[in-house]
Amino acid sequence: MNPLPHLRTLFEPILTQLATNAAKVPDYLGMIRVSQNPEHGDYQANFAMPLAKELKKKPPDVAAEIIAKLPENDLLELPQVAGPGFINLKLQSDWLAQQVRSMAADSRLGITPLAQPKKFVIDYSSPNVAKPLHVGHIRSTIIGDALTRLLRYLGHSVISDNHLGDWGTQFGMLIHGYRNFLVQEAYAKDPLRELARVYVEIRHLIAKEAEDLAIAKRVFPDDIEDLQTPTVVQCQRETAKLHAGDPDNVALWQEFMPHCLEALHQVYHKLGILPFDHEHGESFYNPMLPGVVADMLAKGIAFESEGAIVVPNVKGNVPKTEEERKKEEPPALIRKKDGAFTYTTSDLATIKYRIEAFQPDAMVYVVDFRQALHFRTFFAQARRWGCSDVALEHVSFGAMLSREGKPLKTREGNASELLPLLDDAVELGLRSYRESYAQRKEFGHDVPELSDAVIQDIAEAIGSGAVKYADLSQNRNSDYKYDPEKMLATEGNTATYMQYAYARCRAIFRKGQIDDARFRSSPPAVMIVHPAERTLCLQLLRFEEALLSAAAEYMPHYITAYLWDLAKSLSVFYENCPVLTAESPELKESRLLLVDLGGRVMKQALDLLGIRTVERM
RNA sequence: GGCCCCGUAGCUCAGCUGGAUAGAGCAACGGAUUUCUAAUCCGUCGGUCACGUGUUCGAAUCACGUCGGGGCUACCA
Repeated sequence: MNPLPHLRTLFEPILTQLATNAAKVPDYLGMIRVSQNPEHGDYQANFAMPLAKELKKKPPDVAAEIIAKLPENDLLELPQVAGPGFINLKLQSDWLAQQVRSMAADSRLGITPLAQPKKFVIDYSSPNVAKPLHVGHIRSTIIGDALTRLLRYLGHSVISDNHLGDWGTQFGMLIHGYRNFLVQEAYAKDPLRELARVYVEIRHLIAKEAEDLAIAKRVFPDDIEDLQTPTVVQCQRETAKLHAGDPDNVALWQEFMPHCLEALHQVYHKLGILPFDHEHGESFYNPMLPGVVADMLAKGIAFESEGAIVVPNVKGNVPKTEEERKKEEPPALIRKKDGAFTYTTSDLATIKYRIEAFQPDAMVYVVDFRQALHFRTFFAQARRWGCSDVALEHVSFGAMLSREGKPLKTREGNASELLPLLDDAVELGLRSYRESYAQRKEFGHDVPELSDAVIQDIAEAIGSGAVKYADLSQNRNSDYKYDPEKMLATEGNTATYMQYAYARCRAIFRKGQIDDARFRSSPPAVMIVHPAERTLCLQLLRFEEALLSAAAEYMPHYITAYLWDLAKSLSVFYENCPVLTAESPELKESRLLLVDLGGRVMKQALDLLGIRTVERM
């Protein structure tokens, strides 16, 4: 149903016949692409120009020759040569109509089953527990969630793993706080809330101490634990005891963990994130770390240097002198000279565990671009260690910046916490709904009276959808300028626009009291009589193309770009093509099919992004 | 110092494995509605694609250099 493979199949024999170098044919076939300008057809083939060079002919002549060799087919109108040798391709409307009809009958919406499904392990979100989630955590979480949904929908097997930071200094803080600042009654009543309060109190205390040291202003709020204030020192002592296996501290850690996880899961739930298959954090891998170091030493991959155990860099070197360190990439430390292990050790233990436990084809890490160098060296070390049969991917994403373009961590206060943002978003969803309701009411439109529960549901779908879409619609490699106004927008290229387009699809069926089932079980013929219908059909058939490219490059914004085009096509269609009052019963049936299918594709595509739809809004 | 990323309309961003006149949204301005949901649609305005040189039929896209911003650079993750 995706037109592109059909087009390639049509041209492949001709190109194979003409090209002197058969190896270039796949490249040429890749030069068939969607036209940027609809005046240039639905697709355009750009291979005549390089092919002409290869054949030492004029591009327009080669283009004409290719067209002349095209076999009889019901796919294309007669192609046109334009400009320096472009071949403009326009699909026959009858072909489009037939394909859309078969797509409607397909429960998978035209997505062809995979010849070779793969098994992925995706590592995303991975926050430090016992700290409130920051807006900076949202990108990994949302992108990873979308990729998990997408790959699964295409037919791959995906194991999602949340590599929690559950063994760090924040537990020293909680333990110290528990011993000194806990209100027992409050803890008994609501441990989660009391622990959060204690955590905040400790941070405030440290911040105050740091201020007394007259350095607070120059330090990021995230890093206040790094200052050697009296409280920090005490917290570090508790952390060290925990790591050393102190029974009291370990017992407290075990007591706290469920509450920390519960807090985390509450936010995930609010965000609408799929449950993780695993949440194996640092503590899970901790017992394996000595073995990792011993094994790497035994295999000669790692060795001692300046008291630490290191693994050479990508080039196989361990820079020693000042000169070398300036020029060369650093080695990775897997054991510090004080005997403690590092994140690299933990990452190596993780990769080994995942290979043994899951035997994946690919392991994907959805992590900040700042760790690019770490992943490059870590992947190289894993390979040397024998992890060779698995594809390793660092799906990186840009920094979260303030509105002024500064790194977000310089922001102060609680403004950048995730939970308040989500609450704001839902509140905004509610306000938007009420405004829209009032306007329609005032205009004299027949507006349904919905229950508070339904309205609340709409507000939540709009709110969390807006926040996610704002992030997912941007190329993940770009830095993201954090702007609540942008995240809460409900006009233009936003989740709300998509949800609205979907709700309108459903409104037609509701208004006409029509059952949609027959448009899926035995779809009627599709008639293309208006350009808006043609555009919509073409857009529907491009669904698979959008998903495949999004998956191939781990780029969710390809899906939002598709959604935006589809939703616009639907809007223009609504504008120009009356459905329930269509001129003939056949046309009405055809349009109902388009509306139903359009809604289904919208809903499915949004679902792949983790964005909900509602039947009315 | 070395390496990596970025610089596109007033703002936020697409486009970057080279392709036709560089596209959206927001903002500004002007229109459309007794609606199958106006959270919409149509139109206008707006660009030396940071700058320079090169590669070629063709460069926002590739190469080199300059300027500006950010990041990483063995004992934090």
